[in-house]
Amino acid sequence: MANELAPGRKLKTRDLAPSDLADLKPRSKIWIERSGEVVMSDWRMALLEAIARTGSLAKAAEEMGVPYRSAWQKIKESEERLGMRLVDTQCGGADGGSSQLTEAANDLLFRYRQLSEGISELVDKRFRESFC
Amino acid sequence: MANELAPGRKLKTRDLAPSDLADLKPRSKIWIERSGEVVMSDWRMALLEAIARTGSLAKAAEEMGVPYRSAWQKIKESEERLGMRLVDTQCGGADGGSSQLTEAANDLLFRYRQLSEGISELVDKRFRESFC
DNA sequence: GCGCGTTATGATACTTTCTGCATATCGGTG
DNA sequence: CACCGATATGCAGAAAGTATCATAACGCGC
Repeated sequence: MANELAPGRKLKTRDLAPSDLADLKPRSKIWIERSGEVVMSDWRMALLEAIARTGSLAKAAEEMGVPYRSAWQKIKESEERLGMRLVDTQCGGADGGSSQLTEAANDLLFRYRQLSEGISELVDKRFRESFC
Repeated sequence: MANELAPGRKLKTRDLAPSDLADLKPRSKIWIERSGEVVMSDWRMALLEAIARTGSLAKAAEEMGVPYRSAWQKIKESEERLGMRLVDTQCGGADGGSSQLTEAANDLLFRYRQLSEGISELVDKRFRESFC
């Protein structure tokens, strides 16, 4: 159980169990910044997609498992940082309101999907080559 | 300057300036986890390399621009999570003490470099293809 | 016009992480 | 043995990011 060290030196902290590098997992993340601030990421993409799918920011937030407040804030952040509208919102009305993506948002999503596609898989492959 | 919206609907917030998607920058990050906790990353790699280069955790921390406390903590974290020694430390002595990487750390660094090499460049390339 | 569901937004609390400071220990050297 | 410089570690406070709560506005239908 104890790790062997150079003779004559004793451990200051408890010995650590030797590991076979098992169950290590590679992780990767990409995003897009403007002036050092995030404007698009996998999470934000998922949120935008949920908005497109449900037609509602409130429903999208619930789908994503985050408070409406947070979802709204993230959208506003991206919009301000990009200097463009991503969501076209309708406040009030029969159903209370609705949200849909702007053309700019759809364009951005399309480009971002191209950018991010397969990156995670590549890292996984690299990991298998280097660590297995 | 103002974004055009569907006629008859007025903006709730100030109009946003249209953007040409200029000066967007792709960013990427990879790391390795065990049980959902970080054990290696670019930052940790740089720290380990600084330790190897300087032979001292204190000097490495200064080189990295972080307090000794933080550097030490990160090393301990990785060691505990991995279940192996990464740094072989000498406390006291003529020069006050020293630190050097274990074989396990060198092995891990070697593998991690292989894993991470060129990922950032690939993302840059992808970005140019998708956004330019 | 009242209710309902949604967008919009401020204020506050909470969580997690990082930083700063303080203190102890270690072990050669003068 | 006292000193020095480095490791080792606790703890309180700062800072950043997120969640919670509360409230207002909106606009259609009954």
